[in-house]
Amino acid sequence: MSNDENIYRQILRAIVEHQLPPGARLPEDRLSEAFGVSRTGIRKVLQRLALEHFVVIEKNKGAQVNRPSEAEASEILDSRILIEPQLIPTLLMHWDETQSKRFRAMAQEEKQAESANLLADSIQLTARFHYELATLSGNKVLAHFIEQLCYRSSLILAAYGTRGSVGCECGDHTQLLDLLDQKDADKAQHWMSHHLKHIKSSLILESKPEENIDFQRLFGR
Amino acid sequence: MSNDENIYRQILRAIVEHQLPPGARLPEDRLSEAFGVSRTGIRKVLQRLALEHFVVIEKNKGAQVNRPSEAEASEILDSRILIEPQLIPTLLMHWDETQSKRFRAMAQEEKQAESANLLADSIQLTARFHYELATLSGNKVLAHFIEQLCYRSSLILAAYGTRGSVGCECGDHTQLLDLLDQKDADKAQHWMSHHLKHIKSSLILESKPEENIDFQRLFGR
DNA sequence: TTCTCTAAAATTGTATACGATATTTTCAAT
DNA sequence: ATTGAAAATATCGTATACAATTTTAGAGAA
Repeated sequence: MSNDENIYRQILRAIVEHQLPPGARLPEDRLSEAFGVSRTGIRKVLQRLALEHFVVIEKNKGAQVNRPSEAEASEILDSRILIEPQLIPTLLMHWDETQSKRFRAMAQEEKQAESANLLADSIQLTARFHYELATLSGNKVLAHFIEQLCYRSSLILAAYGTRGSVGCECGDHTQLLDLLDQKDADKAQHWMSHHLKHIKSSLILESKPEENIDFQRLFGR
Repeated sequence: MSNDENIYRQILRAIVEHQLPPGARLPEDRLSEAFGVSRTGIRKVLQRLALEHFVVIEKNKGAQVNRPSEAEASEILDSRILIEPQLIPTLLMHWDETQSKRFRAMAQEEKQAESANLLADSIQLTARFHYELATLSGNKVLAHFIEQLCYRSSLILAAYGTRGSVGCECGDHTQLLDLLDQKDADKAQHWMSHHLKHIKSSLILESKPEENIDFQRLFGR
């Protein structure tokens, strides 16, 4: 793996795992020092992260971890609700015992990470479950998009998630695996849709009063 | 608009309009000379174009216009077939006479460009019709994804399109607008699905024998 | 203390330098 | 004429330099 790619993944991981919270600044000097490369390489990955909406770069002010707006959060979840259930029929064509075992192992890990309160692992595994499922559909273009949406969802949880609700409380992913084993496309689709809607509704999408205070409207004549 | 963004759009436009055909090399020196900026700025936009799959960057060999594989072409069209019809119900909620007129004007322009054999305009307008429609759904995240897929579709047409089939022969986009005016979601969805499938089936997805010849398999023991 | 203004430090944006790698050209030998 | 090797050229990857801008720190006045 190229060095750039390596740096990219490390920073992305830190953001997705909430080590770098929304709003955190990412000065190029410190990063270049930390990774032992010049600012050139750092700028390259920051620009990539900005394109992917994990950071925001403001001219002359550098990069900071993106704080997704409520609209963005809503749209990301809506996108997943629209696409992920639709992938299930195609995915089922590739579903066999090998896959079933693989995903059950993942779900198991997830459960353990959650009960051990390993937040970082829990976040990673939850996202991974979804996008590996998407990958199984065989459409790499869509799977990559879903992967991005899953990671952005992790960022959303950092901003709007209720404490401890990294995953979903409505049972767990093994329920979906049962339906897939039964090759019940309809029920599996319905479950996925419900699952994502549940996550969306669990977000606290309330205006954070601290930012974007419109003093003009508040106090202006 | 920032200067980088400007350069980005100009190069993207040249690629999408088939001014720069798949495989064309993009030497940083020439571009920096042409745009009057240093290689730094050029590299920035080339890296962005690479992330968006419009160009491919090979280590120490620079960038060239991407030649989408058959698999990639197929997946992009499949993604559009999956998503775009699904956007229609949401889109219809925002459909009114203003929009109808706007899109009819666009369809008209399209027809004119096509009959005048203005390939570049024709390509742009066809793509724009689709992603502006997606934008109307209100979901910017999805609309942006569709926009990218539309542009990549233009690149696909450059590689696999039958001569003169930039658009779709099955009538034209005004048919869809009629259905939208009637608020007939079902028929509009069906039309969109058919439209995209037609485009996909019109591609000549045959192995190009010139490249990737496996001499080992051919002649090796 | 609290505010404002100014100087210092930090940080970013862009160009350039230079070693490393790839490509092309040249030219001799078969 | 074709092949192959070697030099010359072109191109890329990375670090660095420097001007422009922002942020921070500090001194003085109310």
